[in-house]
Amino acid sequence: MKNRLRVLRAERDWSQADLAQALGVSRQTVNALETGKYDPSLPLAFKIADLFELAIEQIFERPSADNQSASND
Amino acid sequence: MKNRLRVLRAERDWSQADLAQALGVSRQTVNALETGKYDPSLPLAFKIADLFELAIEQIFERPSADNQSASND
DNA sequence: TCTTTTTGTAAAGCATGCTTGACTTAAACA
DNA sequence: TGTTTAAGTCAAGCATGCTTTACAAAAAGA
Repeated sequence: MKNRLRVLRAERDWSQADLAQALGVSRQTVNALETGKYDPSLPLAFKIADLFELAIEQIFERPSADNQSASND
Repeated sequence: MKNRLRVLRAERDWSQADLAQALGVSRQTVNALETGKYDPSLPLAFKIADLFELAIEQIFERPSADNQSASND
C-alpha cells in the first residue's frame, strides 16, 4: 500500500527522526513506512493524518482489492 | 478505538457472517472488531470503508491521543 | 578532506491482527 | 418442543507492526 509520507515530510523539511518523534514511534518505523516495508496500524494512521491535517484517504492509497476468502464456519 | 460497525451492519440487516464474507475475513474477526477486542489493520479499514461507502474517519473514532514516546537512537 | 547528519537495513523480541476449529448461549421459528 | 441461526468466546498458531541495538553508506556541511 503506497503512501505520500516522504513527500509530506519533505514539504516540511523534516528528517525521518523528526517525524518519528512527532508521531511517537521509532525512526525505523517511519523509514519502514516510507520504503513500503509494511502499513501502519489504524491508530498510527490516525496520528499521521492528524499531524498532517489530512484525511487518511489523502495520505494512503487504497490497496488493490485483494479478493481473498476466509472459510467462515 | 470505537467504531460504528454494528450500527452500519444493522442498518443493512446483515449478520456478522454476511459482513465477514463481504470483507473476506472470518466471522470471528468481525465479532472481535464489533466487541472492541482490537482494531482492524489499515488495509481492512479501507475495505470496510469501501463496502459502506464512507470515509474511514466516519466509521472509526480517533483514538484518545496516547502521548507515548519511543527512544529514537 | 574530515565530520556530522540522514537514510537504509538487519536481527531479535514482544504486541497486535487474523486464522481455524470448537463450544456455549440466546433468539427465531417450525 | 426441537431445530436452526446468530452472536460471543476461547485456544493455538501464523503473519504483521513496532521496538531496541547496531552498523553501513550516502548526503550535507565545515
